[in-house]
This record gives sequence, C-alpha cells and structure tokens, in this order.
Amino acid sequence: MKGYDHKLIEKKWQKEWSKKNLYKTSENTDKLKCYVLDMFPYPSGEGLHVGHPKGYIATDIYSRYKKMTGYNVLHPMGWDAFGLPAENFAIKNKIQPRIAVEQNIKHFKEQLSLIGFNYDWEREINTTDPAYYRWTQWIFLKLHERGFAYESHEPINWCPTCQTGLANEDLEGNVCERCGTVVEKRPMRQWVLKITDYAERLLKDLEGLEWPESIKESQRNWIGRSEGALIKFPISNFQFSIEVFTTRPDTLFGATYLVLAPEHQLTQELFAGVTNQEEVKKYIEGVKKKTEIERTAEGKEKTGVELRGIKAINPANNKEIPIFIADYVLAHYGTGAIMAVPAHDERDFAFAKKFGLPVVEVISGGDIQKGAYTGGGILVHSGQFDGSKSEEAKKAITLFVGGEMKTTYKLRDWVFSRQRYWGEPIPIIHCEKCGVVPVPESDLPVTLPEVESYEPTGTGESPLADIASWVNTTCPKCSGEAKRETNTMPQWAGSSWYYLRYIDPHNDTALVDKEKEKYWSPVDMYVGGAEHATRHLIYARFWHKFLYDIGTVHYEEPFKRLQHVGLVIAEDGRKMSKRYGNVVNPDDVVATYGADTLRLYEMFMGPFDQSVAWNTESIIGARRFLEKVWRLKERIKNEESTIENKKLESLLHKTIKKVSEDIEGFKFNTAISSMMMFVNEVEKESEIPRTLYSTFLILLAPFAPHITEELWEMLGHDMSIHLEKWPQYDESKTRSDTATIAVQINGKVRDTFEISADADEDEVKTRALSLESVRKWTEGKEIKKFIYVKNKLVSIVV
RNA sequence: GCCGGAGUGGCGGAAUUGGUAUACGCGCACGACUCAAAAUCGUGUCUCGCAAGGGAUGUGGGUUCAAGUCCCACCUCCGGCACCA
Repeated sequence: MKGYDHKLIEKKWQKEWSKKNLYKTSENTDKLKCYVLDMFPYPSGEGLHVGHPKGYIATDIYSRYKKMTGYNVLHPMGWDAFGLPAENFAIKNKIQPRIAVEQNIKHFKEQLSLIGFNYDWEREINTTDPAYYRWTQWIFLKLHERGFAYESHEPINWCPTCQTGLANEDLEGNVCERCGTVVEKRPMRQWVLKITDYAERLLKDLEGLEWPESIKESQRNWIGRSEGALIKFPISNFQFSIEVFTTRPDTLFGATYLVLAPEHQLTQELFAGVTNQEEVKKYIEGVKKKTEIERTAEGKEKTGVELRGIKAINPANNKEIPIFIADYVLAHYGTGAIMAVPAHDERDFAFAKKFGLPVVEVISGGDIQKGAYTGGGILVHSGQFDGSKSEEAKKAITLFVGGEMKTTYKLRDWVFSRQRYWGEPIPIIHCEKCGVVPVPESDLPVTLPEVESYEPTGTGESPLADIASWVNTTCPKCSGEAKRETNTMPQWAGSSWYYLRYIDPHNDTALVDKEKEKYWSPVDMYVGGAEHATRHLIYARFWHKFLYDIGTVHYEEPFKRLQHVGLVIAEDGRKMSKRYGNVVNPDDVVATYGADTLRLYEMFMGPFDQSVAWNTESIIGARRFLEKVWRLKERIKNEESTIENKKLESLLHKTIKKVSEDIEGFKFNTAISSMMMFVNEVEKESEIPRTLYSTFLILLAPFAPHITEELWEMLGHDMSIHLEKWPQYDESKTRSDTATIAVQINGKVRDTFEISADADEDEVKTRALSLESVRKWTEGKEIKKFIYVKNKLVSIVV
C-alpha cells in the first residue's frame, strides 16, 4: 500500500465533490433543518491567515455532522465587501474599489477551497452586488416609512482620518476603532436609525438565546438599562421647571443643588434672569473648545459655574437650591440635568466640596464626613419618609412630588450615514418643494455610480456629491428638479440581514420568500469573533426585530445559538499581522502537511472559544495521527462483518458517544483526543475488524474529509463517505464488563483492583478488605466508615 | 469603580460536574531499525526520596470519607462598561 500523499488525495476529492455538486443544499422540507452560519469575511487585500479558517473549520465539521445525523443543512458563504477597509485598500493601490473587491474575493475563495469546505457555492452572496443591496435599501425605506430613520443635525463623532461620521459603536473610548485617531464632535446633517426604540426588547430577549454569557453581558452593558425617576424642579419666580433624571429618588431630600449639562438648552426668558451671563457663556465656550478626552481626562476634578440670579425649588422640602452648569453632566443621557445629592453620590460630593455646597445626609449607614455613601439604608432628614427603606422610598417619594418612574438606556440611536463612496447609497431624494422624498421601491436599487475620484472630500459631503449626472434627478412626487442623497450606509448595513439572503439568494421580487424563511429561519448555529458583540450582533438583532414587526420574518431573533471563535495568536504571542511579519498562511500549511492536518490541528489546539498561540512544532501531531489511520488499513481483517472483540467494540461505542457529544458541544479538542486514544488502542491489535475501521472512518470524516474519503473508496465503496449515516452508539456497549475500583484509606488511594461491573457492595467490600496493601493499613484498627461509589472506588476511614 | 471569564507539568491542554489529578498532543531523554540521517516503533518523562512514603491544580482558610471542582477572604491575568446621575 502506498504512502499517504495528501496533495494527490486532496486535489482529487475537491475536484470530485465539486463535479458531483455534493454540497448542494436540499430543499426537501420534510426533514428537520439546521442552518449553520459563519460570520462572512471581509475580503481584505492581505488574504487569509491561519486564524480565519478556525471558525470555518468548526462550522464545516458541525454541518457535516448534522447532515450525517439526518438534518437538512444550510451552510453558505459570502462576502461583506462594502466599507472603509475595501475603500482604503482601493485608494492606496490606485484601483477601483469594485475591481479590488473582485480580486480579493477571488483570492479568498481560492484559499478557502484548498481547505475542503462543504459550502454550497450556488448561494454565494456579495453585499456590494446591486441585486443584493437593493434589499438593503429596501429595508432602509421600510425603516423610513415607519419613522425609524430620521435626519438629525446633532453633533456626532467625526473621524478626521477616515473623514466620515461614525456611530457610537465604531469607537473605542474616544478613538476611531478603525484607524485609532481621536474623534471630534462635529455638528452635521446625518441619517440616524432609532435603535433605542428597541432597547428593551434587545435586552429582554437575550435571555432566551444560547449565547456565551460574556457576549450577552457585553450587550447588556452596552444597552445600559437603568431604572429611575423623572422629577421636576420648579424655578423660583418663573413658570418653568427643570426636569432631572435620577436613579435615586429616595435621596431627593438631600438634593442641595441642580446641575445642567453645558449643552442644556435654557429658554431665553430664563437666561434673562441670570445675573452672571458673561461668566456662564465663557464657561460654556471653554467646554466646547475642549475635546472629549480633555473633558474626561481631567477626570474627577470638577469644574462648573453657578447660574446666579435664579434658584430651583426642591419639590420634596420646598427649599431653594442653586443651579449650576458643569461638564460632568452629560447632555445626551437622561434629561441632561441632574439633582445633586452630595451625601450619596461621589461625583456630587466632589463638586460640593469644591464649591462649598451643603452636604445633607438622608440615608443612614455611611459616614458623610469621609465621603459619599452610595449604598441603601434607612431614610433620615426626609420628613414623613424618615424610617422607611430606600428601596421602598423610591416610588413613594417620586409619587409624592408628582414625578414619574422612568427607564433610561445608554444605547444611542445609530448614526447611519457615512461621507464616503464605497457603501450603499441611501435611497432618498431631496426636493426643494416636497422636501425629503424616499425613492419609490420600484426604482430600487439606487446603484452606486462609477466615479473618477472616490477619495473622501473631507467637507462632510461624500464623493458622490461631485457627480452631477448622478446627483441631479427628478422628484418622484412632483417631477421637479431634485437631488439625490449623497451619504452612503455604514459597513454594518449589509451584514445586518445577509443571513436571510442565503435562504433565498436569487429572489428579486421579495427580500425573502415567506415559505423558505419559515423553514430555514432562524440560524441554528452562528460562529464568529467576539469583537462583533456590540456592533454586528446588536445591529442584526435590531433589524431582525424590525423585519419581524413588519411581517417579513416569523421569528423574533436571528441567531438562536452562538459560539465564538478564540483568536489564533502568532507564535511570538502577538496578534498575527503583516506589520509584525508573523503571519502564517494556511496555503503553506496545506502544501506541507495537507488540509486535513491543518483542520485537525486547528481544532485540537485548545478549547474552541479560547485564543491560542500557533505552534509550528505541534502540527506534526495531527499529521502523525492521520498517518496512523492510513497505515491501520493494512491490518483490516476482511471476511467478517461483526465485531467479535468485546473490548474493541466497547471502545468504539464509547468513542462514538464522546465524538458525537463533543461535536454538539463544540468541544473539538476532546473529540479529537478520544479518536487518538481509539487509534492508539486499535494499533495494538494485529488484525482489525473491518466494521470497526469503517465506522471509525465515518467519525473522522467531518474532521478530515479528504483522507477518509480516499480510504473509504479503497474499502470498496462507491458512494461518498460524506453521505453516510452517522453511527449510533449502544449505551449498554459503552459500559465495560469490568470496573477498576480504587481503594482509598483515609482519603488516600492505596490500591486498585478489577471487579465485574455488576458486583454488589458486599462483594466489593470483601475483595477490598482482603487486599494485602489494604490490610497493611487497616490491621489492628477499627473501620469507622466504608463508602462504596459504584464501579469507581471505595473509601475506608480507620 | 461595576459586571463577566479564567489561573492545572517544559509547552497546548484533559478531568464523566464532588470520586484514582496531569488524559490526548508537542517537546525532551534513552533504546530498536539504519553505514548514517530522516521517518517509524518501543520505554520513560509533576516533584522530593535509594526506598517505604510525602508534597503539588494562583495564595490563605473552611465544609466533606473524598475538593482542580463547593463556601469565605485575597492575589494575578483577559474581556465589556465607565463622570451614564
């Protein structure tokens, strides 16, 4: 028998599978379905490194396994190709983004095909294809129609390097997530999506999802729900009041001043009552000049200015209290105004100390001489509420002053427009007469025009604004002269619904066929990086819920189960990056060791969701294992069809059980180790039952599809091993006839012995006590306790 | 500061959920085959000890016949949020 030649075998079978269209998705809806999805890649110019395929290998194994266990599986792949990286790559390399993307996709696809994935390429999608983004635009129109897309002129985050506005989700702290530049606040017209209307549902529905706790927690933090109250503070001698949001209405009696954010809009009439207008204006101007970091970097050092001449009235005790403007209060959260309770809030305490404001304790339990006490407790100095508990007082005091209970969220509306070329055009027309007019659905897609220069203008207009022939159009309503919206959608738009497109990839009359959607949705298993926790995974859930509300989809959540891939770190412990020159290319690993070895190694490295450093030395272990499997074939005993060797049969059933359970649980490392143990055991035999070997090959097939297919053919099968049924294990056969019992004396293992698995306690006790090593420890001593754990151990206390 | 996750040999990591800690793999050492090397196969490989035994799962306590696993206190690392009232 010739040696294991991975190059020959892998090429042969990849060709064969594609010729036979082995991985075409079946539309037979009688079977149970399983939708297995990868987060589709961004086809960058750098190509794949060995970290990229890790998740794809896992879904490949999982989907092959699901198919073999009888499911109808949908396992597609596509390209998320709009957005800044593609555009920047194109600018840098002086090439049209469309062409650059085409080239990159071709390269990615070639690299992926070497690894032997079972994608159904007939369902390949590309977010930059007009036939695709027509539906992205359609969703925007629907959002607009229902009031979930609106124009805003609020200051937003502007990245001076990327020269575009950004959403909150695109920042890391106050730095652009993509290029690391500090962002500025810039007022500009922009399209915003009302994701905040979905905050409560996005939060609540996390409960029912089989997602990693860490990702759910990130989303909870991001949504940032807090319960509190809205309370109005009247202004002395005016008809106005200032409303504040607080989570601690129980401390209302301790509110000794109010603070407004510098951006807070005071009415002119009220401002007229302020006696130190110049000072206030100067302070507000000063704050505006500061960048976001300067404001926060100053940290706890509080600044502010009092609005002299006007006073607020604490509605709980009718005392007059001063009003300040200070930049430690954020304009966009709550009402942009707070009641300050220095005795029970650290920030207010620091401010009060600096400005010499009174600190009134209203909750007992702390020492307000030393600092703010932020815990709960019994109310004091709170009039009729003295003696009640803070939890109960919250609602009572709110009602008492005529406030209302209110829930707020940190989540901000999604800034949805980008001043860049390479994105979906927003399907809106601006007409002087009719104002903002949505493009009629029948006119979709609004295609992205070819352009001479797609470099950003930096003026807050996208490069599209320069193409007069595209910009100038007629109003769909009045047929008068009108201009197209020149902002484009953010990178996250296309990826917020792509999983629905795979279900019905060529539909041009509806986003997705209702029947098909009903069958395939939701995604049963979704695999990708944890870095998408508070972006893609929130946006997609938002859009999905919206599509649910308008009746496009039948299920409220897009991704039922989610697994996240741990990163593959470079051998030097750093991130794999061209910059560090530590990138390992999967093509090279495939050439040297083969795709099956690469697949096995990546799954064997460690727990799937944990990041692990690549180790070139260790790859050989996976290859050796495959070599063993290959050589094992020579020892097959051909004639018989049942397994007579009881020990091997039991081992096989144990292995089937372990591998099946581990694939379900995404524990590929231990699945592989149990197969290694199986091979190590079987290797000791001079003759191997044929059935045993072929059953084992089926177990290995999802992990190493090429070598198993070749061996399968050598065993004389005509049909592909990947169409075989997954073997069933017999629970009774997974149990051995004998058990090894460990004997502990005072908690220490002193000896072990073999006993038949159905032996009763008396028998075990007799055997255990008769052991010489046990007698040595028990001689002349009283046995205080004897514990028997069935088929495991006995524990003797003397 | 709040929340979530983790800490086990030289290295990557196992441990049926309270039941023989270190499976599986890498590396290393020795041996076989070979003129030699590679590959392959075999043996060994937590630690102290000649042995009998003792000690080890970040640290210190506790519960239990029995703790990597449960409880309390602490240390370190990773991730999310953060002047969010």
